[in-house]
Amino acid sequence: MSTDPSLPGKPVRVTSFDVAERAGVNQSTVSRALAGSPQVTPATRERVVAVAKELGYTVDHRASGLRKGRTDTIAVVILQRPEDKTPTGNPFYFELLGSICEAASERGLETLVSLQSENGRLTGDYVKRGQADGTIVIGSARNSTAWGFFQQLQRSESSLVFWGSPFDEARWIRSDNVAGGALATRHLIDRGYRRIAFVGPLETGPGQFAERFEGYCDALAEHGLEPLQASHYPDGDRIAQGYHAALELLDRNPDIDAFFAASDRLAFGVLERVRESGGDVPDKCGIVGFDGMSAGTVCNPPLTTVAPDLEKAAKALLAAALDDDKRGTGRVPVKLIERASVRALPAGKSPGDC
Amino acid sequence: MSTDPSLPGKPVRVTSFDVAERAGVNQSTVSRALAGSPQVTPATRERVVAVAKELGYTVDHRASGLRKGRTDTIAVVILQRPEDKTPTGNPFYFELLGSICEAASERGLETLVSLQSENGRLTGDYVKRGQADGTIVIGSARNSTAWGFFQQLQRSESSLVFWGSPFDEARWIRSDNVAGGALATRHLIDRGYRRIAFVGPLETGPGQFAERFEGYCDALAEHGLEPLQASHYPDGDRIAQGYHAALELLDRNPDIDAFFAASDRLAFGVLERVRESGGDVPDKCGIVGFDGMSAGTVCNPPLTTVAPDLEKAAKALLAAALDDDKRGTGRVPVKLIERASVRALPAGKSPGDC
DNA sequence: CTGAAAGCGCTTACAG
DNA sequence: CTGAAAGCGCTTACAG
Repeated sequence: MSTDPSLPGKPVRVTSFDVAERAGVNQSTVSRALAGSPQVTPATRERVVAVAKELGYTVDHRASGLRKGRTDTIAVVILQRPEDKTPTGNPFYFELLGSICEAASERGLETLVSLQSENGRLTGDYVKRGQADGTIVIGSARNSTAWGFFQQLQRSESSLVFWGSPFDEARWIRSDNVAGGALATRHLIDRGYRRIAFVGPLETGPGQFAERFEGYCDALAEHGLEPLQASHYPDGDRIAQGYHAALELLDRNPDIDAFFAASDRLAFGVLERVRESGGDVPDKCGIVGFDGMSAGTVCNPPLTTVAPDLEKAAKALLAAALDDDKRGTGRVPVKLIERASVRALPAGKSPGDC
Repeated sequence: MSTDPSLPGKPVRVTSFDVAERAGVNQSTVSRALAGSPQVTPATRERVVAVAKELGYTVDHRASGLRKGRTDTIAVVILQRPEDKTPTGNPFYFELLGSICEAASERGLETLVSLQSENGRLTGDYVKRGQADGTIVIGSARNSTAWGFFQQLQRSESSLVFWGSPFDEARWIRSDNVAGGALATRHLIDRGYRRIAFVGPLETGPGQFAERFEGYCDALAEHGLEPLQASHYPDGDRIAQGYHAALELLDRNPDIDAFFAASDRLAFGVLERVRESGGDVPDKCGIVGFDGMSAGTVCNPPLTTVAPDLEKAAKALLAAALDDDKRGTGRVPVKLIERASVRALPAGKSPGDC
């Protein structure tokens, strides 16, 4: 009984009935007062609030959610490669997650997080299960089974939104990848680099890397320059892939003087290889990454990179997931973060004149 | 009515009653069958399961939780400094969060994540609100207001566990910091470094840094060496603090040949300063960090560091939060991750003989 | 403005 | 082994 809180064992739950009794009002009045309903007298509200505080009462989220038909929480599933152990998974997604939590909190929502990798254990029906009002799916483009699963699920489960999905149906939010690729490439061209290679496996088909590559090609074409790519990427993580791509590219094209890597982690691998082969970054060789990862501040030299606006990304994802946004697809603007892996603008030049 | 799913507007929720009707059994039988109760015939169970699948039925988590008096979710609050914007917050906590999510998932629990920094908006009563069965608090030791809040809250709200709390009351899990500090320091001594400085502000009083410092002093004492610390740390992030500490220390003690930094981010700052002043890492100057952050693999040279076992940390935190573990406090073992910021063992030497 | 009552969708004694 | 019923703790029409 909630009338004897001194009972040993499990703590007794204080309910709105307890508050009602103590405040001398009906339970429904307690509910209204605490919900801030305008149809309750300030005087009663104050009394109820005081008693609630005294008793340490808080509305039970399950009960109110059940009754209201809402959950006031957003689910975020982060896809990982089965072979990635968590701490080594891509930190970029945790940075995005952070922004989502913040945006959710600002809208008065809680955030439920699910890390998923194993194919037998994929789930996305948080809405149906009454655990969330919408679901955001982000994460590694490399877990194609998982993406297939969610592509399928998306047909029956609405209020599912994707960040960087490798398919165009469904609702999604993405970086403005084409603009970002062009931005990075023009930045290199402006600084006098001419033989600029692209690093990023494209065989996954349409996707973010392909879009970044497109922007890269566009910018090169503007200046009559030729694209240049690696022919092969090993398995393994992005850093290893970047390393090997740079190895191969430099081997076959010793005249390369810059790299645009489709992600920061690829860029870290490129940087490692360039340094190893005695290349001088940024003077003889420029490098630009993509993602704006905070780890880019600690490498040597710090990595110049293209970063999506995570705050806007988070807001757009929430809006799409909660069905505010009818269209449900959108591009997030990117900006260039200048660090030190690209040399300064030649004296007397301004961006754009080459 | 759930009898007309073709109605436009909000999607109709399929309930256990719908399944029951279709399967020709009572609603309670549906519940039992889906819960895997042994007291339901295999034949009925199969029928129920089939119908549930056909109708796309899933148990409503709010309703079952309300009835069962559980939530099957764990809340994780991540404390940040008010001045830290999310993406720059300490990535270590996201790595720990990842491990917690994984451990939770293995126990069949969902994970609710809350990023908190502003003093007016601190909350930790997820259990009381029926949103979680336990709460784990991790995050920046520097938000002292927040820690004060939770120290207070912990007295009324049980099932609150802390990672690295700056106070000893309450339940907590921590790295074995003293052992870790000694481990790092002995590693440097074994490799021939003799003038080893400690980097890490201690003025926050008892806490993880102080424990690491203790281990550092222990190891030095074993070899008759003198401790050495910076006298002052600026405001700003850990990287800046590490940078300025190294600056001051090197200025006043040009003979320093190694640094043990109480966190990886401090170490990044130290590394930056040493490099800038022309120091040769690792040959003339060794550096060891603490945390095992993945960013340590991309700095140059990659950072040797002491890492807590995150998997064990996550499991211990869960156990303590869910009240399995009566004691509620514990130390997580640490290990040394050798990378390249410390030189190799002198020829003919083995660890321990100096 | 407040109260009495129904009902959100389950689980679990209680019967049989 | 299955069914009928109560009840978890709320919110919200419905009366007054």
